[in-house]
This record gives sequence, structure tokens and C-alpha cells, in this order.
Amino acid sequence: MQVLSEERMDTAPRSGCPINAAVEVLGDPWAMLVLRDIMFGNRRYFRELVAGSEEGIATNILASRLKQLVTAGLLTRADARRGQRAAYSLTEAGIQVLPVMVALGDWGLAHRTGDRRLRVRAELLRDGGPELVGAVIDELRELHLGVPLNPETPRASDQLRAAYEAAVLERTTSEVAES
Amino acid sequence: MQVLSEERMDTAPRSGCPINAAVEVLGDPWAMLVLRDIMFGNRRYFRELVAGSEEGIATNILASRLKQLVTAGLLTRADARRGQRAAYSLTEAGIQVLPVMVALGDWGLAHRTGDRRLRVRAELLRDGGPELVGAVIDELRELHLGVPLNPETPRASDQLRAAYEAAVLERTTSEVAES
DNA sequence: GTTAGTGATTGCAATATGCAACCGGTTCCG
DNA sequence: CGGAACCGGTTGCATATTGCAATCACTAAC
Repeated sequence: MQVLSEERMDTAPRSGCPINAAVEVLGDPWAMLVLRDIMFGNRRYFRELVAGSEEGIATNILASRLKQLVTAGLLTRADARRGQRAAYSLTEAGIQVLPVMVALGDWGLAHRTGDRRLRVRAELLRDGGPELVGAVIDELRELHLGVPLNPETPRASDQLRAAYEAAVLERTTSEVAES
Repeated sequence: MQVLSEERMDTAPRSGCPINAAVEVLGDPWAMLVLRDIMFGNRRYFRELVAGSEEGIATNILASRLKQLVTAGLLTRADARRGQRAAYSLTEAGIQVLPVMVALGDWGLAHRTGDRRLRVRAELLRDGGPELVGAVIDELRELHLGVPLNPETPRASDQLRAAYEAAVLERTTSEVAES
């Protein structure tokens, strides 16, 4: 359905249904995975995203999706001189994709099998409830939009990230051990 | 990323991440829209889905997506002799996509503009909270799985469907009036 | 036996994907 | 200065998927 064809981003939506409107932006697998890595992995640079991609995104696809997401208003690209690395940041609209991500993670946990170690993050988010989601949103606002965080409240996503990175590390070392 | 290529559904997932697992099934725009029409529009037959598609799905794409969704375990196809219409029903896994749908609708409402009349359903779902979502899930279980519904509780989705169909009707008649 | 309805399939042009090589620019280090 | 490493991409090309319209084999009703 030619989701967001990058050259023709001005195309009128296929319908005014909000679900369709969301799907026209988020309905591409790679768009979702790129957002996930920026959100949860705090990968802010092109090369970081390529290198850290669990699913192995190609550079042309990544370039295309980043452009689309910037044009769609989910990301901003900090202007940097050529040859110098440019940081991508989530906008508020991008941050608000988190609940969709949580819902997807929930569904994936319940209805697909997968590497148990990579499931930790989704399990934490599922079990943390709306409060944890709110806390993560607040921290994303601080990281990406510069909105100061209440120093009283614990940094929820630190916990998430630590759990996730420990799991990835475990996976990596066990792969090394296998080979 | 060759989401679910129908002939090669046995392909191993790209990663064990639950979000990726969900995206490999739900990451196709049409898959989501087909599920939406079955869930909210109660369209159970091939021709109904073609005719009622707000976005104009092509028959080959619909056939392909229905197969994929059956294989992925989100839908069942009632066996019917050739030439006789076959009913598609949601499985429990399919019904559980509702929260993802609600999250997408929320996001679409907040961050994209669209036909105001088609937004009614998403607004109702958003404002109804988890209780309404639960009630809709219960009614989907009755409709698609034959799980009896507590007759005491009101039929939440009747209300939703009525509001939605009124909006579509309004749209249709106004289009007719325009032409 | 014709007609309408069922769930699709087919052919074809246009588009998107996956992959690897490559590019111009910058920065670091000696 | 010279070279190497890193920066965000771009390019070419084979293959896969999409969108669209026509068509298919079959069933049921008249």
C-alpha cells in the first residue's frame, strides 16, 4: 500500500480512520524496529543503529526510514556538518509511540515464542503497568526533548536498559562460547 | 524484511525480541486493516471485506493476508466447499490484538488529522478505558469463539458499532449529496 | 441453462527490498 | 602533511512484492 514512499510523502491518507492513519506511518516493520532501538537502546546515530540492529537493517533502508520518520514528525535530526555525526531524537509524537510498542510487546510475549533473554524488557514493561510506562515516557522526554526530570522519582528506564543490556551481553557471550 | 512471505512461513524470526515477533505478523499495513474490519466491522467473508474496505484492498492482497493470518494463528477459516462462502473468525490471539489497535487509534487521534466522523470509534475506545476494552474483548469472544456472554453486562461493542456505522452512513450520504 | 455470487488466481507494469560496494567529508594521530 | 578510521549516507543490481484489472472454477437459485 506504499506506506510512505519518501518521495511522495504528501500523498493523501487512504482513509480518515485513526488506525489507518497510524498504520500509514507505523505500519512498516523497519520503522517500528528503528523506533524501538532509539527508544529502548538509546541509539542516536546512524552507525549505532546499523551496528546495534538485532535484525540486521541495511543502510539504505535505515536511511530511507529515518528520512520518513523525520518527515512524519516522529524524529528530529540535529543539523550537523557533513562528515560529522548527526543525532536523531524522538519528538513528542515519537515518544507517544511507546504505548503501541508496549502493546505489541505484550502480544508478542503472549502469542509468539522467542529468545527468552530478549523478552525481559517486554516483561518488565508489561508488569510495571501504566505507572512504569509513564515513568519511561518522562525519561524519554528528558533524554530527547531536554525536559528536566523530577530528581525525586527513580529513573525507570535505567532499570529497563540495564536488564536488557545484561540479557544481550549474556546472549553475546554465550554465542562466543558456542563458536 | 519479507514479513511473512506466505510460501515461507516457516522462516525463523529475525530476532527473539517480542516486539519484533509481533511486528513480523502485524507489521504489514494491510494485515492490521483486515483485522480492524473483522473486529470492528464484523466483516466475516471475503467479499464483505473487499466491498467494505475503506482503503480499497485488492483481492489478491486480501487473499494473501487472510492466508497469512490463518497460518499465523490469528484467524480461522471455517471449511466450506468451493464456491460456498467461508467465514473467517478471530482466534484468541487475534482478539488480543485489540489493545494494539486501541494504542494505534490513540496515537492516530493525537498525532494525525483525519476525517472527524471516522474518529468516533477510536475516541469511544480511548475514553472507555480498560473496562470498555475488556467488554469488547468479551463480546468478540462470544461472536468469534462462541464463548457465552454474561447477559447482565451491556454489550459494549454494539454501542461502538452503532456509533461507527452512523458515522460511515453520514459520510456516504454526504458524499452522495456532494456528487 | 443462465445468472449471480462464492473465494480466490493470473498476468503485468511499477515499486520496494536486500545486499555489497562505494562516496565525499571530517577527525584523529603521527 | 599523510594516512587511517569514522561519519552519514548513495548507488547499482538482482529479486520480491505491490497494485490493478481481468479471469477462473465452483455453487445455488431461478
